Amino acid sequence: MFTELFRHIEEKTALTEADKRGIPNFFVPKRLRKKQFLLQEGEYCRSLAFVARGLLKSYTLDGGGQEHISLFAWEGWWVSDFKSFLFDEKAILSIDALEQSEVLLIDRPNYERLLVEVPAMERYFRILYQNSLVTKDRRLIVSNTYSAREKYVQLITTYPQIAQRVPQHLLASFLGLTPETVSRIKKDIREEA
Amino acid sequence: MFTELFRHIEEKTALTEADKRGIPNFFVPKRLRKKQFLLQEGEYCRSLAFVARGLLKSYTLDGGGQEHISLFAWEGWWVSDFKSFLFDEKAILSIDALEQSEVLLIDRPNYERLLVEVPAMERYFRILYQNSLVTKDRRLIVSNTYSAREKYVQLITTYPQIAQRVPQHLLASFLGLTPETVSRIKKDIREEA
DNA sequence: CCCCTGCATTGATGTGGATCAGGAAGCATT
DNA sequence: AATGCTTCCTGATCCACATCAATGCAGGGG
Repeated sequence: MFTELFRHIEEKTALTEADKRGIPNFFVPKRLRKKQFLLQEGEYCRSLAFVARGLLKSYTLDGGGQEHISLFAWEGWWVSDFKSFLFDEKAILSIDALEQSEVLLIDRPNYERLLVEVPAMERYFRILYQNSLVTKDRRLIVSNTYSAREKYVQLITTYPQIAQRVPQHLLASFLGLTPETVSRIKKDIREEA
Repeated sequence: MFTELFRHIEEKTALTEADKRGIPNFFVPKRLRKKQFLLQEGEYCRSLAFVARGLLKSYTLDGGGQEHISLFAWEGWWVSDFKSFLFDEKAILSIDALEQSEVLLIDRPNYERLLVEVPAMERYFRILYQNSLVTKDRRLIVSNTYSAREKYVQLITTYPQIAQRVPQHLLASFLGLTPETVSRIKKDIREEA
């Protein structure tokens, strides 16, 4: 279960053998079956989750109970309600599994200890967050300058695999569009070719 | 010039006197007058900028030459085209000063050296980025679930000072709305009271 | 003092994408 | 084979916000 995590860390910074022996002690593995919740809106988010296998979605519910997906997390991604985790607030996000999944959980005390006791992890998270900021910045720009069609095209060219793993109406939700709109966009593209 | 930076760092993590003597050597101060560019689209972004005094805006230009503001940066904020800075790509953002400003610049080699030589700074940036992610996440949710009016209200309640410092059509751009729409929203709110 | 440029306001009109409604195909459960 | 659930498609209508256009006003430079 930790090989995926180590691979992910070592893409960013070096780990000693001692690091590798120590790190697993900070985490708790967990299996999730399809549709099982990792977090529900209103709870307190007690841990960060690293996805070792599978696929989860993270989303808010609006007034009418409609899902608005903010993230798909598959192998190599972290998920949580970050604000709830860091500041002990109630979560506004729900997270559940789209496929049977395996995650590694780290709670707040272990997270803080890990950062202090293993400097490589402080560095890893700095780089991880740094890169995440780059992609969030891009997503924000896309979200308020692109048309519905441009958003859709941008998504499937950036993550070509995603359409195979995620049903279309969930892609629509992620893009802030309705399923009808995405269906029509696909049709238009089809008919042009 | 560095007192603002130290204040900002020490909100997040402790600095020794040795740290404080060392840190200024990694930065170059720069003054900007109103409308002066810190970065133009198409250039390579060579440094991160910490705003010690003043106010800058960071924006993209769309096909029709229209500005889409992605960030206002005032005292205590960092600005850059992060993707360009980190990955040596051409910048898609332009950054210029809305008020006469003073910034502290750190280039890539100094940034990397600083992170390694001053562990407190590795920690500072990890926490800075961690917090930025929380606010970007929130902005993304707002951006594709809120109505124009909700976006406006959310902005001025979160940053009440902003309407005093930033002209209204730039707020509109930041929110992804037209100036006309913002004007009408203000009118509606006025008339309700 | 006047003209120019930039900003805010207001009204009229247009439109991208939402909403509402219906239906068909695939798949799992019984 | 029947039942229901999920996913996707298509058409008709609607609406929030953009676009287009005109006006007023403030500040700044000659």
